[in-house]
Parts: sequence; structure tokens; C-alpha cells
Amino acid sequence: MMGESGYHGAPISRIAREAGVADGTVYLYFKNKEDILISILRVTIGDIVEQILIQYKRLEDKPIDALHAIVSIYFRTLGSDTNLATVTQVHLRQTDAEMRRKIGEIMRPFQQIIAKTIDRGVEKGVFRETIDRRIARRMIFGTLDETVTAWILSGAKYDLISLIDPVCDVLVNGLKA
Amino acid sequence: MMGESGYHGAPISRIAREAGVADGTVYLYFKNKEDILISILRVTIGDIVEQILIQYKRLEDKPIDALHAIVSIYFRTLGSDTNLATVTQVHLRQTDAEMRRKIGEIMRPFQQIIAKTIDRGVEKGVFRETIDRRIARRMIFGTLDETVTAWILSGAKYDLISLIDPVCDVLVNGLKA
Amino acid sequence: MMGESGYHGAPISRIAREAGVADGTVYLYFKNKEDILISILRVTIGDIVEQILIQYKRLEDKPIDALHAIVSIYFRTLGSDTNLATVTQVHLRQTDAEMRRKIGEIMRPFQQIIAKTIDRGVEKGVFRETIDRRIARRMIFGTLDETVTAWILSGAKYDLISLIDPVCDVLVNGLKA
Amino acid sequence: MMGESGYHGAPISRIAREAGVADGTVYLYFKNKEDILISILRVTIGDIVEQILIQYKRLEDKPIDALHAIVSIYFRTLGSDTNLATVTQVHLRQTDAEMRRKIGEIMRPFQQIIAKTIDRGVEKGVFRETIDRRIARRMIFGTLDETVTAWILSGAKYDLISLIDPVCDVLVNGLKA
DNA sequence: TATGAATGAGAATTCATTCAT
DNA sequence: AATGAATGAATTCTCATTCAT
Repeated sequence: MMGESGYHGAPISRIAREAGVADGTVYLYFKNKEDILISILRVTIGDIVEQILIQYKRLEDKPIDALHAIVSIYFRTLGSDTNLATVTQVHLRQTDAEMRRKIGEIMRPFQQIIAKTIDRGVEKGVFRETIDRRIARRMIFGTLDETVTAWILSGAKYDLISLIDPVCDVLVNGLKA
Repeated sequence: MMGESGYHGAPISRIAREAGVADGTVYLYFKNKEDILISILRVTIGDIVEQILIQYKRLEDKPIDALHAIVSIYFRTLGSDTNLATVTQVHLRQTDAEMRRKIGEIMRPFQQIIAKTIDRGVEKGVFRETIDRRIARRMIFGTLDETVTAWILSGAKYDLISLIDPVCDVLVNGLKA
Repeated sequence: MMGESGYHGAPISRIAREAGVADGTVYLYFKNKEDILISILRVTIGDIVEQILIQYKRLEDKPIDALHAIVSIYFRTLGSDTNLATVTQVHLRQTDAEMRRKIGEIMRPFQQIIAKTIDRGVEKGVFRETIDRRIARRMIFGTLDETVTAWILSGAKYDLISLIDPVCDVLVNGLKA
Repeated sequence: MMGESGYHGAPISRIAREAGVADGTVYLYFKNKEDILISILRVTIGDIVEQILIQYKRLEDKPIDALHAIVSIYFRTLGSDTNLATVTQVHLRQTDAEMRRKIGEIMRPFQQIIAKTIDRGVEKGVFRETIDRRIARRMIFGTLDETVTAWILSGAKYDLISLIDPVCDVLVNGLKA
């Protein structure tokens, strides 16, 4: 039960309606509203990180390819499910400071993979040594995030996958030695 | 739990208190809460755009300096007023789709300046011709946005101005020919 | 906050769990939640009354011993089962006026035994003739009730049985000729 | 505003309706539902205790008169306001364990006055030395409580004040040396 | 008989908005 | 123009009850 259909809109009543269940039913599966949103994010980011890690060893010596894999998996995952992306880009933002902190924690593994990729790139001499790594990480994540958000707000009319290469292009150039 | 707040974000009562007026007084100047937030954004982005335009003519032939001016003014404006930045980075996100559309409209002049700067850079041969300009615009805006959001969520502990140069560095390199 | 519970007191799910059956099973045996609580009280008070009546004939001429038997059986029954006492002292109070009326009806046989004991005591000249018998009944029941409630709210840490004699002591003195 | 009319019935909506205000208005004066009930009890018990203390010095040497004053003031206060008594005897019982603890704390000053009166009575030799003072306290409070509850559940048809003397009579005899 | 997933009515609480002063 | 008390719609969440299996 639950899970396949959409979860647009903030109120539990709408989430429940779109899932085709009664309001109370939601609470059989989730502790509270926060838990719903957090759970969706956790699973999504967990999936993305897991998929990246599978390819990661193979790409140990190729930071540019590793970055490409990160972008690719991120866009493919969110790009294949508009409802999912709506939750991560719209509903999860409609939350208070405490929740934002929890979101930050869940995002950490993904952010760490980005950080590691930057570190390796610098070690290998592929990325510039002079870049501020924290800034670089934010550039990468900010670009991905802005791209997905723009896609959602546009109504998901085009294909997010088509943006993998051009996005990698600007990112890599921003870092390249 | 979450939706213990009827709407999200800052209650009118807090906005009014911080402005030193009574709740009702707010409605003499603004149509409704949305109008307040939108107005704050409109003024802020208007200011930023105006300041950039003042310097813009002078930098017509120097796209890298123009980009530096954009980043500088954006960070200086938001970095000098934590409340303001909290509204733009937190409260304005806690809104529905219709509101997001309005926000997009208000941001347009700022986005257009970024777009124009990219165009000029490419014309002048300073930025690569092969970059996807829409993507480039999102990279720039996404990086700025992510940087300011991270700053706010960190509690605004460090100085946003100190990030102007390193942010410009990665952005320019992402675009450079 | 408070009314986070739709009704009050023990949820059916807990009652069912403690009985080792599923929620739905409860409804094969009871009409509704009220019926459960009422039934528990009916059985409990029925038991107490029955036990008292067994000893009652034998004590017909000894109103003080009869009162002792009442207190003893009341405290022994509730004191031997914390869950039971919690239902009678806590959950059964968390009900509306209509339910209170039903509770009153169920308590009547017990109250009548107290009344009868007072009457006999007066007849025999053991209790003062000048006492208001209705008040005396309430003193006895009020004292028992308050004692059991205090015991439950304390966490049932001490032994209710140890209070039989001292409680009888004050009650008997309140009535004695 | 608020305060004069009745507060029957558990739900805030009914409390508000009976106070002639909207649901939300209640929250301008009380933190939450618990706060309403607790506040009523605090004020009531505070009043009762205050009134008793006024007479208390004068009755230092007369424990029986002191007890009479306690009963009198308790019954006069609750007996003069059915709504008030309904809150203390019905609604305040419909609460969870945590709330019961708070209620216990608020009742403490009243219980302490009872305890002190017993102590003095024993010192003066007016009350028996052999009574268990904790039990005696519960007898007194249990009798008062049961009497007021019975009065409320009867529909407050008779006059609670008329019970002051007969109640004192049984109580005093329960304690007398 | 027994189950327990699903239901949905009902309760507390927040806060944008209004309006008498 | 300004106030802020009062409103009530909207929202989350609980739990008694039902019913298909």
C-alpha cells in the first residue's frame, strides 16, 4: 500500500488523498508529517549514494568521470519521478529551521561523496589546488539543486537527463587545473 | 507537530513586532502576508539590480569584473542583514507553487543580468562558446543561492563577504575560455 | 496537547494487547469501549459485593466487624490488581456525565451494603443515632476511594492491605456511639 | 472578558462556546487546555486556602473549629458556583497521569492545612494520638471530595452548605480523643 | 471466532486577517 | 493612521470502530 502514487501538496489530507488512503492511514506508516518527508528524502538520498558507491571504486583514478557519475545518478533518480523531485525541491523546503538541520544530516553522505571527489581530483592534479574546496562543494551542489528546482518549477516539461553533460561541462571547468 | 503553524515561516505578529508596529498596522501597507514577503524580495532584488546596473556600464568590456560585481553586491546586500537573508532563503521558500512563480518573476531582472554577463563574456571570447548559457546561468545562481543558504543555516557565524573571491574563482573558471 | 487522545485513558489497543487479543476481537465480546470499562467495574464490584455478602450473615450482629469486612475486601480486591485499580480509579473517571450515571448505578449495591451496615450499627446502638446516614455513607466511600486513588497515583508502591486497620479505625470512630 | 459564564464539557470548542468566544480566543488567555483547567484549580484552591488562613490564627487553639472552618470554606466556595465545581470534580479528573501529578501539587497547600489541623488536634489532645495521620488526612479530603462530587452528579439540586455541620460531625468523631 | 489494516470523526492549536475603538 | 483583541479556517494527529480475510 502507499508509495506509488503522488504526494504533492503540504497538508496530510492531500498527501493521503493522493495516496488513495484516509488521513489516519498515513499514521500507520509514518510517525508524523515530518517523518513522511524525511523518510522520502532518506530513501532517495540513500538510493543515490548507494548507486554512486557501486561505480565509485571503478572510477577512483578518474575524478571527472566520478563527478559525471554523481551528476548522472542524481539527475536520473530525481528526473524519473516528478513527485519525488517535487517533495525534495518544494515540500522539504517548506519547513522550519530544526527540520532543515535534519535534512542537512541526511544530505551529508551525498555531500561527502562530492567532497571526496573534489579531494581526489586535487590529489590527482586534475582539479586546481587553489580552489576553496568548501566553495567547490557548494558550487556543485548548488548547481545540481538549482537545475532540478528549475526543472520542477517549469513543470518538468523537458528531460533532466539531457542536462547531465552540459552541467558536468561547466562544473568540471570550474574545477579543472 | 509540523503544521502546528497554520502557514509556515515567520508569523505576521513577529514581522510586525520587529517592525515596531501592531499586527493590524501591517495591513495598512500590505495586502496580505504574501504581499509582505514578495515586497521584501522585490525591494531587495531591486536594490541589488540597481546597484549592479550603476557599475555595469563601466564594466561592459570586462565580463569577469562584471561577474565579480554581481557576486559582490549580492553577497554584500544579503550578508549585511541576517533578517533579510532569512526571509529570502528560508521564509520565501516556505510557499506554494503559485507564489514560487511570482518569486521567479521578481528574480528575472537579476537572472537577466547574469545572462547578459554570460553573453558578453562569450562575445568577448572570455567565456567558452561551447557552454550551455542556460546551464551557466543556473550554475552561477545556484552557487550564490547555496552559499547564502548555507551561511544562514550555519547561523550566519562567518562573514559572507569573505566568500566573494573564492566563489568568483570557481565560477569564472567554470566559464573561462 | 491534552486532547491528543481522542477519548481519554487507555486506548482499546492497549486493553486488547494486555488481554492478548487483537483490537477487533474486543468487539466480539463488548459493544464498545464504554461497555468494556463498565463491564470491568460491574464484575469487580459484583465480586466485591458477593464476597462481602458471604461473610455478611455471620456478622449481622457485629456492625464494626461488618465494616471491617467491607474495607478489607474492597482493599484486597483492588490492592491485588494494579491494572484493575487503575481502571476503576483513573480510566473510569475520564468519562462524561452519562457514563458517570451508569457508574453510579453499578456502585449502588456496594453503597447499599455500606448503608445497611450503618443502619444496623445504629439499630444495635453501636453507631451514633445522630449521624446523618447519607453523610456517613459518603465518608466511608470517600475515604476508601481517596485511599485507593492515592495508592494508585503513588505508583502502588506500598501495600494497600496494610491500610485496612488504620482506615477502619478512623471510620469506626467517626460513627461510634 | 471570559470567566463569568460556564466551562462545562471537555472540548475547547464547548468551553469557548459557553464563554461566548471563538475557539482561538481561549488561547489568548491560556497556554493550552491543561492550562485552563489548572488555572481554574489554582485560583480556586488558592482562594480557599487564603480564606482559611485568614481565620486560622484565631482558631489556633481550637482544632475542631479549625476543621469546621476548612469544611465550611471548601463547601461554600465550590457550592456557590456549579460550573467551578464541575471543573474540579468532573473535568479535572478526565486527565492523564502527568496532569494528575500537577493537580496533586496544586492541592498540596490545602492538604497541608488539613495535615496541620490534625497535628494540632493531636498535640492539644483533642484528637486521638493513635490515629494514622496520613489516613486521617485522606478521610477528611476523601469525604469532602466525595460529598462535592455526589452533589455535582445529583445536578446540584440541594444546598451544599447544609452539609457542613453533618460532615464535620462525622469527621470530628472519627478523630476525637 | 479472530485478526489487524483502514477508516474518519473529533480534538487541540496556530495564525492570517478583520474591525471597533 | 494605528491598534490589538477577537476570530475561525485550516491543519495535525489520535483512536474507537468496522470489515474483508
